[in-house]
Amino acid sequence: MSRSTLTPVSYLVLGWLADGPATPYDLKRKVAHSVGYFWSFPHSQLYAEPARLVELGLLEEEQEQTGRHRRVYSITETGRRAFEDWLQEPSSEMPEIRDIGLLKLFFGEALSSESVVALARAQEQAHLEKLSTYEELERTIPEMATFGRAALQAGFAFERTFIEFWSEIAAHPPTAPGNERSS
Amino acid sequence: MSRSTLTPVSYLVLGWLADGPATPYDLKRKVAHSVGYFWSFPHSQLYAEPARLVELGLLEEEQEQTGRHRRVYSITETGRRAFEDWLQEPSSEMPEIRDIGLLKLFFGEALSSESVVALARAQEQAHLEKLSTYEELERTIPEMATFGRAALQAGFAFERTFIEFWSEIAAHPPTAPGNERSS
DNA sequence: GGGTACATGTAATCAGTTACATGATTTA
DNA sequence: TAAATCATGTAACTGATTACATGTACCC
Repeated sequence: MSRSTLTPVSYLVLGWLADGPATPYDLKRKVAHSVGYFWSFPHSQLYAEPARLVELGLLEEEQEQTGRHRRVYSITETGRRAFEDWLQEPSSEMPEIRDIGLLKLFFGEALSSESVVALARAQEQAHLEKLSTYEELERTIPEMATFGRAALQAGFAFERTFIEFWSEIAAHPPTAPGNERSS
Repeated sequence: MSRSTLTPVSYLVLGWLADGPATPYDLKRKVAHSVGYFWSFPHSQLYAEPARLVELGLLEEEQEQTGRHRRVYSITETGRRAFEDWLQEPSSEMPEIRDIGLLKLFFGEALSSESVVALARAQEQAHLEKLSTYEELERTIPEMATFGRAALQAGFAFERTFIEFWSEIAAHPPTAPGNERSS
């Protein structure tokens, strides 16, 4: 029964195709300016995944007869139901943090205060930039769908939280016992 | 040159072994009560990964001669240097959010307000529970290392942010145009 | 008409997960 | 001593990434 497991990317593809047929490249563009910001993956997956979904009967594939002979995918009724069932079910699955910076901080016992501060500043900076990206997004895509906008708010909150966290670390770096500088 | 890429899990293993030799099972236990909370993976990886690191010369493997003949891994000088180099470099890599709940919210156009609220409540609940876990952790492991404690603060901040986000969504669910209830 | 950027795709590899499986210890 | 639980490990699979590769359109 291994063929029956749909991953988040499966639903992501189904979700976009629920709005109408598209080629992998269409999907790539749509994703790039939306969910791609908080759930990214290489475009090759947008070629592989629809193929899998066709085998499961959730999508239909059609070759363009003209020009580039691109593959156009559309959702089947089965696919639409699978998507809606998934969407409907209030999931309790939790995201994991999986943050390289935090991992380094966790092992920071061995680091000098300066290094910890450098790490914190680098992270703060990166989060600031991501926050700018989100703000830019909000400004430049005024027609963004209501729900896209809602998800974007989570992005704001997320980045702001980490900016504050790292800024606090930079201001007061934790000190390993035996590693203190004479203050 | 594919064998030369170290993943976060590689560094995680190196980081623990930098403190002294351990078996995969030791690692499993250590991880379970620390980084595992924000970066989890099945224990099988803690058998596979050290083997890979041995091939790279970053670890050494020794079989116990007595009892269970378990494999004991210790870090080599090369390994220690690789770990410290990684640790030292202030990384700007950013975590991704990759949140199933947000993904559903993003596609929520098609949902009724009730369903959106149900989703938000489920997510809020899950984050509340995770927050409790963290608080419990802090209470029950008073000897936690300074840096573990610091990373834990990020966990608190993260959970609180999402609790607030979802609670806000539950209170004021976004409404798709054409989907409003007559209020 | 040559370069450059965008568009479109495939093949190979691998990290990570799932599933299975058995050995040792404790407890009832 | 049976059962349950903890400890320890392996094999197979596959989703996801990396790397490669070529086509088309536009611009100078």
